[in-house]
Amino acid sequence: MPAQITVSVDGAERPVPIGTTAGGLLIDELGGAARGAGAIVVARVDGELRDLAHVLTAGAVVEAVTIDSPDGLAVLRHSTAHVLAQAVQQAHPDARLGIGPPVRDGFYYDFDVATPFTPEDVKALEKAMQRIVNEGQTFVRRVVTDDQARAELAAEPYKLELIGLKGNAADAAEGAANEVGAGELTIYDNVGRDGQVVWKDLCRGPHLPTTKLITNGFSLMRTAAAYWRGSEKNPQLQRVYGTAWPTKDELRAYVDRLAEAERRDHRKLGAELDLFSFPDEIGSGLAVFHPRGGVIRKAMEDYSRQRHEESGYEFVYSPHITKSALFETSGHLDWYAEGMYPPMHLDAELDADGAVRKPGQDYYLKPMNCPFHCLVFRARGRSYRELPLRMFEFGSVYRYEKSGVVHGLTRVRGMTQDDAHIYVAVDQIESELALLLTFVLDLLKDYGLDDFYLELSTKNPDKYVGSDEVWQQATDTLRKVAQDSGLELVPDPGGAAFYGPKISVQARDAIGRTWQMSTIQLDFNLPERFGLEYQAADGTRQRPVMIHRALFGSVERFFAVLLEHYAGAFPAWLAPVQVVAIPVADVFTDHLHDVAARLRAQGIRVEVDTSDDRFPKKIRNAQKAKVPFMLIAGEDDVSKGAVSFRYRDGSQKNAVPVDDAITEIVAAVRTRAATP
RNA sequence: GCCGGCAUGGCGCAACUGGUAGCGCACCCGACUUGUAAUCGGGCGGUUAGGGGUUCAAGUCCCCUUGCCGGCUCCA
Repeated sequence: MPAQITVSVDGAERPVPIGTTAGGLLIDELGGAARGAGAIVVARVDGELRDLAHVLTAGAVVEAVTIDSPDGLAVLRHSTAHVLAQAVQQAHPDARLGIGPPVRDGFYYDFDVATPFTPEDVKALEKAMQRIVNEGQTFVRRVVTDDQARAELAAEPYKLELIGLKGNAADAAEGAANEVGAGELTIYDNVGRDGQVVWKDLCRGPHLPTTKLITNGFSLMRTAAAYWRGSEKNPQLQRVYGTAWPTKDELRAYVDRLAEAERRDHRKLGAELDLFSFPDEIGSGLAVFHPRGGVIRKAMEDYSRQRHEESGYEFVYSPHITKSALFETSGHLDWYAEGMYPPMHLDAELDADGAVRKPGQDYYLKPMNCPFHCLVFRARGRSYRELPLRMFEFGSVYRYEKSGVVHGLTRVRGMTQDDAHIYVAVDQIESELALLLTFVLDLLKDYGLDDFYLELSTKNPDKYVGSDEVWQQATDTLRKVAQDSGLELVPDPGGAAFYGPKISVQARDAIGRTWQMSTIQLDFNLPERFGLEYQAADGTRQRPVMIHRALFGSVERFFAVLLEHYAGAFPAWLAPVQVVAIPVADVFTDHLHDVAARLRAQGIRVEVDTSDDRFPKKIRNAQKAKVPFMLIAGEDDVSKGAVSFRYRDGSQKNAVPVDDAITEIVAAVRTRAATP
């Protein structure tokens, strides 16, 4: 009888023979699934993820990890990345390996190859991967010494570099921790059915027991270049992105989700619904809003102004350009110059010999509004009685974003921030922040976003200004305010800008994507640089703290987020055309003109479709334009002084008295109802 | 900024290995008027992003510029 040890599964102690593996226990003994939806792919042993082949030691606490759990999916994707790498090296023996970690919804693997992969290459790689999967290769872990690893991987320069970085893998590159952990080095061998090692990779693991578990739920998605270890100073490798799921059905569902995101793409909807465009003549990242987009934007801005007014903000205005002196004072030219449009040099005068008689001035387009607001603060002496002093501006700013990052309305070179700067005394920070966070969340909810979490960015100990005490107090205050909101709070240690900590509000949209929306940022630096002061109750001069706060981020970006969130079907209060009135035949148009006039008198945006199109075509047009209300009138309606609704979802309500119809529409707009 | 791909009338697309631009929608004109997602007919519209080159001949091949797309880096 073999010697026994005791291990613990699901909180229960259990004797097992020495040499029992995690898989032997969980699958063979306890009958866990080896295949299919709930397949056990690895085990968590004493809190660490281990291969199923891991041999248990006495006292081990063992837990099954199934393929459909977050950890299980990551293992599946990581193993699939290995299969990809094997396929690449089969087809391109000179390809050198970078790193290949799992990422959200999938994985990637970086390769150094002479020529980038073509779409045909990718197709061929997918086929080759399927062959490897079907072959049922096993993943076998093997501990090696540094020297052994160097010998075996002599042909893999990137892997050798990672071996040298062992223990600092987290610093080495995003994902590199998958190759080398802090402890011992391991190599994973892929073993074919004949027992021969067909491929191997330096890897920390764990992995699936066999490639069979990958089934056919994977797909290669795209290729792109990526810098080795994420630095633009390093060579570029070819990155292949893929996705992997426990089943083909889940893969299909994922592909459908991507298609849904594509249908909602604000760049596509913006063109289809005639909202905005980016004429080449203007330049990259510079948008024009068309009338329909303009109406939406105006409705967004009007409501924002109204709410700011109600909440004690004062409205200021500042110019788009300024002499360089302002940005010298603010420090922007020291640490942000490369993000700014280059200066216009004006007013220089030369004498007849070409020598400078008058030196001239550099003018810059503004990348930020805050320095201007500081000048407003400084325009006269300030009293503690004025604080908190809340300045608001829809301020247009220009930033020279790198050409490769410009993206639709979400990353532009010219944008309008709904920017506010609030000047407070130190002892007002907490109450003002609490007020502010409530204000921000309430307003976002009014626009239809209601699923939030917060991120708290705290001091980077290597780079900051201001005293430790004020940082500590401000950070504690931000944290307290965030916690009091009851929302999930995600820490972002070291993520703060040098001049102060911040909270950012992340919002999830209708299909679960998260967007960074508002930021609330404390600033100890600018008040200092501008020498801002107020006179306190005791007669002393004190320095205010400044709070930066953009709620939409930028109007353009928020517009894009809402457009995608609603898939173009804006709630009635934001819809560019709120009502389209459609006569069944020409003789009924007068009736609809009367109704339209009454709606218009209530501020409703209404059109009567008097075009030559036939009735069903008019319905189709209004439907495609995502108009919330269609009002239809035929003989039945006119004779009763009524009108019929067709809503955006296709439902109908017939023969509604005109007064009732008007009341319903006006109410939906006034209350900013989410539907229709 | 870097790597790769792309660029044909307002939009979506077509034009074999280079042989001299075509379709649908939209738009304009006309006819028709029919109760819930496409009535019929006619017409306008492109020096194929811009510039340069190869060739007897370039939308198709080469170079540069601009813009777009996907990543990388960046997002104070």
